[in-house]
Amino acid sequence: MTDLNEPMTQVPKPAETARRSDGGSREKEALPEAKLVEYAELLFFAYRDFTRDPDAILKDFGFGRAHHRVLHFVNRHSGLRVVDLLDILTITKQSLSRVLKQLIDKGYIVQQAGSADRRERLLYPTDKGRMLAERLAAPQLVRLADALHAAGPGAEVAVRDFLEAMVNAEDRPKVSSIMAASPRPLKRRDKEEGA
Amino acid sequence: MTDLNEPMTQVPKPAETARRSDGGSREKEALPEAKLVEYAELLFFAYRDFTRDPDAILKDFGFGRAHHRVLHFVNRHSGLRVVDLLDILTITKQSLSRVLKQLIDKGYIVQQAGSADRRERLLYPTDKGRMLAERLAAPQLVRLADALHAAGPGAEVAVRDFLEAMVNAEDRPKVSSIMAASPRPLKRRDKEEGA
DNA sequence: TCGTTTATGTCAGCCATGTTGACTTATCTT
DNA sequence: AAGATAAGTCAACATGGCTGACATAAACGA
Repeated sequence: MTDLNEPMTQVPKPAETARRSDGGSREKEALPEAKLVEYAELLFFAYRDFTRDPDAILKDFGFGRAHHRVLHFVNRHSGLRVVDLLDILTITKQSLSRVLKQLIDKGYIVQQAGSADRRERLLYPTDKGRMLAERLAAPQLVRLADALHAAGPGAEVAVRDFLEAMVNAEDRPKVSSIMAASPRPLKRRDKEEGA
Repeated sequence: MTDLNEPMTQVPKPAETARRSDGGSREKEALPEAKLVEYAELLFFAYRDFTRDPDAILKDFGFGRAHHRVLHFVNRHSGLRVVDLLDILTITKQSLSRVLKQLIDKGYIVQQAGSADRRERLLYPTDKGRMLAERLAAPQLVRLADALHAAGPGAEVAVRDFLEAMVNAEDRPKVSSIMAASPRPLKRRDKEEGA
């Protein structure tokens, strides 16, 4: 399987947008591979440091990065369902279960059965959960604000467009709808509750 | 410790640039917290998908993301030392050891004693290692090229400045020197080899 | 009403990859 | 010769992914 002994002549299928992978200066090609590699490395370093501050705080609470992710999305999009969270995090139910249970047991998140569909367990942060979420977010938001400021006036739009385009094309609508729905309940599919 | 029962009045220490954390409309403050949160989420989603393609390929080789990181930096900065790698990845020697040994045993990386300092084990990719590294990088580079293109003409500079500023200030010189030194040996401290 | 699907939860075990701590060997430096 | 440095190793442990198998409750469709 995937023998790797041919010298990479054919372009390995890209994400989904399938353009050329550089190597033959075709089209308007502005960025040489070497430049692109630098962006890849910068993204690695940026993300590495983006997670540092909250990771340190989490340790004081006996939590890990997985807890942060769950608490963040429950806090920013309270009322979401377990299945929404699974979809956002792209992990298995069992993996989520472990950290979610700990957050519930320790009083950072509460569940509430859905009113339209009582099978659903809508997730909400407690006051304690909200406070921890904000505390974890604070250094990240400062870092982002500083970085956007450092990148100049045009950066807000450019960085946003860039990050959005980095997401798998088929997931972009989902990501947009997640971000559009702030605090309140997440985009319910379509039952009888308003819409 | 870190009791969390006070309502977050004091600004939790930022990364290192220490500005205000929003909340009191001071200074030129352009970005409200809600906007910043969206950048945090977008960065999460972008990185999530950025690692997807190579992760899938790695599985075919019995490797994980940790192997990818090691192979990448050895390939792009061949001749680096183990300590350089530790510094880049910010993991322990023991964690690195495990994946590095596997990459060496399977013939993707070779070691060579340093000529100036024979204690050092300089790391180089084999042809096989180079091919795998390129194969793993390919979909990521396509994704980056597409995203930069989608973000418009000014995005290259803005995104680069943004990502650089996201890195811890004290690590920025190091990151720059890593990226400046492409293929050839990494910045040796200062022995008798030129400089 | 009954059967199926859906949303959630759970048990059990495995794997990848991070951690700490202790210690060895080879080599360079002073 | 002594001490510092680069690298490697052993052992134990924690986190957070994974698969597979199942259980329960509620909704839905025929």
